[in-house]
Amino acid sequence: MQTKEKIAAAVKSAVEAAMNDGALKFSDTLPDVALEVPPKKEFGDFATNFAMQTAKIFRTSPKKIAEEIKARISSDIIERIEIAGAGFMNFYLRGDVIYRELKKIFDAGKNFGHLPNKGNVTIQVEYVSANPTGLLHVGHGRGAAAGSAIVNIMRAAGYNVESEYYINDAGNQMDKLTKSVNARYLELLGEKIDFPEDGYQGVDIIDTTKRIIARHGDKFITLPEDERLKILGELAYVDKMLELKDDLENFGVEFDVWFSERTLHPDKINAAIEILKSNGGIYEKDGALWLASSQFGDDKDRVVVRENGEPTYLAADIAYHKNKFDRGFGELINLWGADHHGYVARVKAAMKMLGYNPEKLKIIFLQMVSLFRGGEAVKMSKRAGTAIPLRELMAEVGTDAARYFFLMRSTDSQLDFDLDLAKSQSADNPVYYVQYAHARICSIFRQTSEAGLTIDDEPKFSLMNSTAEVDLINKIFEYPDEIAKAAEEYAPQRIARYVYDLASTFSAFYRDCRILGVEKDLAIARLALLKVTRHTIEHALNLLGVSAPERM
RNA sequence: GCGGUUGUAGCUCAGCAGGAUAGAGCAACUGCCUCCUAAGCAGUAGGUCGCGCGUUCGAAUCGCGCCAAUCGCACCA
Repeated sequence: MQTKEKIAAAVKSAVEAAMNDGALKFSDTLPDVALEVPPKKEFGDFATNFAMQTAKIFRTSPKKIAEEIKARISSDIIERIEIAGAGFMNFYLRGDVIYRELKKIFDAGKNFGHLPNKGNVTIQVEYVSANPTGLLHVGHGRGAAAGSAIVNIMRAAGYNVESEYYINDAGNQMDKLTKSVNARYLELLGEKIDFPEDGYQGVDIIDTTKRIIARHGDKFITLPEDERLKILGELAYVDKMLELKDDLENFGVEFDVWFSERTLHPDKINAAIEILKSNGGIYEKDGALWLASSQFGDDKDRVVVRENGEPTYLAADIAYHKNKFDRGFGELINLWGADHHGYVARVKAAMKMLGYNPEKLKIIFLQMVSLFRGGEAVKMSKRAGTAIPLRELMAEVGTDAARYFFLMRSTDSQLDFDLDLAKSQSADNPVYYVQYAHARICSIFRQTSEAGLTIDDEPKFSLMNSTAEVDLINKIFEYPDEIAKAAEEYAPQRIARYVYDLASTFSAFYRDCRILGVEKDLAIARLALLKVTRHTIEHALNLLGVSAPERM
C-alpha cells in the first residue's frame, strides 16, 4: 500500500471511531479522504481538507472534526498531525518512512513506473488517421505525438490499449489524388494538360509521380483514361501510404491496427444504414438519406447518402464507429483536429440510435499548431507549397525536440512552436535540459564505476537527510500518481512537466550532494538514489517518445 | 447568429473533481566553475488570474452574463 493510502485508511477508521463514540454524527454519505502533497514544506508531508469538506455534513466546525479525528488516529507511519488554517490536517511522517518507500522503489528496479493492471477491458485509441493523399503536416505531428504518448501512458498506468489508424482510402479525396497524379504523370511525360482545378498542388504529388515513373516508366500513357486512372490511383495510394508510414516510424509512432475505410464499402455501410432505417434513425428526403441526428443533440439532420447514391463521409464514419463498438472495446478514444468538433454530435447521435452508449466514445481535440521562427509565424513550406510537412520540422529541430514541444502543452490549448528555441542547445530548451540531467547521471555512473564504487542490495538510504536529498526522494515518489493522473486526463503534458521538475530537483541535488569524495556508505546510498532517478527520467521520456541519451 | 476551445507575470504556459502567501521557463537585474558536464546552480524584480454578477465559511478553479482571440456551423473530408 502506498503511503497516501495508508494515511487515508487511518483517517477513515478514525472517523468511524469518532462516529461510534458519538463525537461525530451524520446522515449523509461521506466523501473520500483526499490526500495531497501540500504546497509548502512546513505544512507537512501530506495534508487533507477532509474536515473542511465534511463540516456541513457533521454540522460541526472543521477544527472540531479535525480534533476528533486526530485524537483517534493510529498509524505507525505518522509521527504527528497538526491542524492548521481553516481546518487542514497536516501529516508529518515518521523519519524512516521515506527510506522504506525508497527501498521498495529501488528493489522494483525497471518496474517502477508500471502500475498494476486495471483489468481485462481494452481501450482503443485512434489517432492521426490522415488521408493518404499528401504528406503529414505539423498538425498531424501534434496528433501523432499526443496519441502515441497517451497510448504509452495508459499502458504504463495499467490499461490494455490498442492503437489504430483509420485510413480514409475511399471517396473524393482518393479521386482527387488519382486525378492529380494522372495529370502530373502526363505532364512529366511531355503531354500538355490542364491540371484539375480541385487537384492537389503540392510538390509531394510530383515526387510521388516521379517515383511511379522511375519504376514503371511511361507504359500507362497509352492506356485508355479510365484504366490509367485506376492503375495510377492504386500506385499513388501505395506510395503515399509508404511515405506516411515512414514519417510516422521516424517520429517514433507505431500502430497496432491499420483500418482501411474500403473494407466498410459497401456492405458494412449498408448494414448500418439498414438498421437506422428500420428504427427511424434515417429517413429519405429530396432523394437523399438523412440521419435524424437533431433528435439527439445535433443542430440539424445530416445527409448520409447523397442524391446521387454516394455515401457521405459520415456514412463511413457511422459504419466505422459501429464496427469499433462491435469489437468490444471498453472505451473508444479518438484524437481529432479541433476543426472536426462539429462532428461529435452527429457521430454520437448515430451511435445512440444504433443502441451503443455514446459515453464510451471520448473525443480529444487537438488545437492548432503555429510555428514561429525569429518571432515570425511560419505558415507555408517553401518547398512543398503547403502546410509545413512534419518531416521538414523533424529535419529542422529533430524528433526529440519536436515531440517534446508538441507534448508540453495541453491538447486543448493552441500551440505556439518556437523553432529557434527547439533548436537551441541550451538550458533554455526544456528537452535538452531534461536530457542533460539524464546524461549527467550517466556520466556520474561512468566515473564512479571507474573508481570502483558499486551499489549493493542494502544501501543505507537513511544517511540521506539533507534537503536536496529528501526533495529528490519525494519527487520520485510522485511519479506513479502523475502517471495515473496523466492517463485519466489523457494529459501527456503532465509527464512532460513532471520530468522537467524532476530534472530540476536532480540539478539541485547535483549541486549539493557529491558522490565521489564522500564517505563510502553515503556515496553508495546517493548512487542508489541516482539509479532510481535515472530510471525515472528515462521511463518518463520513453512515455513521451523522447530519447534519453547517455552522453551529450 | 449558434456551438467548441482559449484568455493567469513583458513573452510562452502550468495550476482548474473549490482550499493555506497563485507557480515554472524565457526575457531583465545580481551572484556562483582550483569541485562527478556552466547544455548547470542560487537570488532579485515582475500578477485587478479578461470584465461583472452569483453560489460558498472559502472561487484562478463552479454557475450565469458580457468582452476578446481562434476553430467550426456542406448532399467536403
